[in-house]
Amino acid sequence: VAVRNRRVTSADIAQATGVSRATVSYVINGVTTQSISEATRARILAAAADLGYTPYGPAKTLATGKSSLVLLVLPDWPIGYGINLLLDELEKQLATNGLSLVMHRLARPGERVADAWKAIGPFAVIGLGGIDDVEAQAMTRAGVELVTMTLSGTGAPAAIGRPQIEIGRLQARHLARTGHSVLGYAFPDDDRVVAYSEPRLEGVRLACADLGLAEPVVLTVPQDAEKAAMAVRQWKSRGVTGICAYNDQFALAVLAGLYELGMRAPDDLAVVGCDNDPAGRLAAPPLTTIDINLEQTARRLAALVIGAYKGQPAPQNDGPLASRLVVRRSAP
Amino acid sequence: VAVRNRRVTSADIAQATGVSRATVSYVINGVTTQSISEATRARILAAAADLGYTPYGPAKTLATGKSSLVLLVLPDWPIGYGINLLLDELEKQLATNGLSLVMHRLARPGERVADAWKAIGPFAVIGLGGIDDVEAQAMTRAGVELVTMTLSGTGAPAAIGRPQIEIGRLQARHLARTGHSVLGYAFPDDDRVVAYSEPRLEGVRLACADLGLAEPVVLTVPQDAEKAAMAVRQWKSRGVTGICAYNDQFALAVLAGLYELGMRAPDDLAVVGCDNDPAGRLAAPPLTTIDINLEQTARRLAALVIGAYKGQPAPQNDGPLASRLVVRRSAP
DNA sequence: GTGAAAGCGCTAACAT
DNA sequence: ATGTTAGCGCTTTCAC
Repeated sequence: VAVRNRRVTSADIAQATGVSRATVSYVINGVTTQSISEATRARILAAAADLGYTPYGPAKTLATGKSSLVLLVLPDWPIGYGINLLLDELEKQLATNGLSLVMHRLARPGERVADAWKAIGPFAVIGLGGIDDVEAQAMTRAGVELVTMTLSGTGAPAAIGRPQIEIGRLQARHLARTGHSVLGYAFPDDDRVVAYSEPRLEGVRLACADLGLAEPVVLTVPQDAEKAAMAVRQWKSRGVTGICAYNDQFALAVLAGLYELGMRAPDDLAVVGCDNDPAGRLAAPPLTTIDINLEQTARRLAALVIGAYKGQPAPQNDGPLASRLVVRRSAP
Repeated sequence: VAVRNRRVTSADIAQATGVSRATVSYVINGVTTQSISEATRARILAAAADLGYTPYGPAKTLATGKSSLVLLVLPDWPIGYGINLLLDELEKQLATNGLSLVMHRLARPGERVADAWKAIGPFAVIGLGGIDDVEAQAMTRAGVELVTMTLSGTGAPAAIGRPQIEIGRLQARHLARTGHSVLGYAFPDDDRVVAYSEPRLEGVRLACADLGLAEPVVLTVPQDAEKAAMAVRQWKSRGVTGICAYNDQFALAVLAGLYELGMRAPDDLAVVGCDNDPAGRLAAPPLTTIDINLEQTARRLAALVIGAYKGQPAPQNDGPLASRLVVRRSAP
């Protein structure tokens, strides 16, 4: 068994079996519009297995002009556990339609997706954020379908949205309903997520105004127990009794700050997070949070891509994605 | 501005500028072995921008026979925050060498990576687990470089390893050193990670044997406070005072179990996790853990891939990756 | 039922 | 300094 340098091509297997490359292609791809005698089919399959043949994606993509890859672009902020739900569902949906999901993470803030999608030449790109108009146009021009998540709930044709403002509203309303009248907001110390943190905070503000409560006391909370403790102290000194946090990570920081000071939720400060992170379920006390239903999100995203793949017409707009309050002991 | 169906190709820009496709290629790729007059260079670049030209990856890959993509295969178990460090570093290292990192997650247990890597035709595949010998061979035969992480610290030529057994050892030694003589092990309720959980537990066993301690009391701990509380009760009833957990997730579950029972670490039970997950830092109390240095891991992985890309000779074996104890209050 | 041939978009000798 | 040409591996129409 000599070491082979050259890639095994369909021509090799054509030669080995004494048929043409066209026939090989038909068999390998199980083309139904072309009848092939059982004998040659078997011979070809055997030779393929024997030689260890592997179709070469780029050549196939070039020839057909259509890739079976879908590129999911992940933003440059940290990936949390929630992403797993999204990926599982997306992968499953796409796979059953013959599409493969690959991901690319924007590592440096402001990095262009360009290098990745150009090299891949995917059928579609799913953007979770971090794709600007210039790039969006370039993709469309290059014939790549673009499906994005928008923040508002409206946007480009193939876009689905989750109104971030609703998240803040849900948080604030829950606290108001359970007797809190002076709220605080735990703002993230991470510039990369302002596109999310601002509208969420705005939702809290609006809810407070609606319900006749005071303006929320906004404090930036680092991922650090001692610094979070300082924030807690400030909130307490200003009469705050309930905190809406940007997400569960920062809610956990508030919990840690309380713990530092020998206090505890919900007695000293009620706190509600967002994302329904598994770590929140195991926190002390378990965290009240907002579930953003990533599976539904994935299904919608997949539907848009698959629709385009099958050449289906205009994507029906199913309206904005829903978020849901999950009550646990940190804000009962 | 009419809608264009056809992809803009280098031929279009050659025609527009009245030069040959070769010249266009030279300019677009900034080939230095070929001198191009400043005038034509400028004209070509202008036309490219004007027409919105985007090089088509698959065609380039086919022509050169070498892809600039590196595929990172993620195992089918949940991705944690730790992955961010790995990705950041890997992405950075590869990008500075002209390589793009893309990821594919094995969504269904037992899913073959095949579909993904065949469609992509990457230069290299980095396997974090879940790639069996059959697939490894197929890749190698297809001319794809394969770099893997092994569990033992030894393995295939282009492999780096972290002895999982060391993690258990570090956990147990720390507890023994701080006065605990009856240890418990929080075993994950997730079959997908047995390849990791077994050797980690084995490390605890070996350390106990070495130090003359009793066999560790192994209990399966679900990610659920109440069920974890039952485990805590059992441990307490069997005289256990210190717990080594499979990872921080399960350590958090133990902490939650303690909290359920009105107990707390480290007084009632000391607990040591693994992974240095940010959620552990914010736990109550902050979690003692093992840092597995994912940045170093990423650098090693990247070095192997980049070495192969540059056609460098045999990869020097830098030995196994080191893990490090991080002491916090859950097991001081 | 099978083969011949053209072509997908790009690169890289080699010629000029 | 620029053009010609021959592929890379695969698909697909059309002819046999």
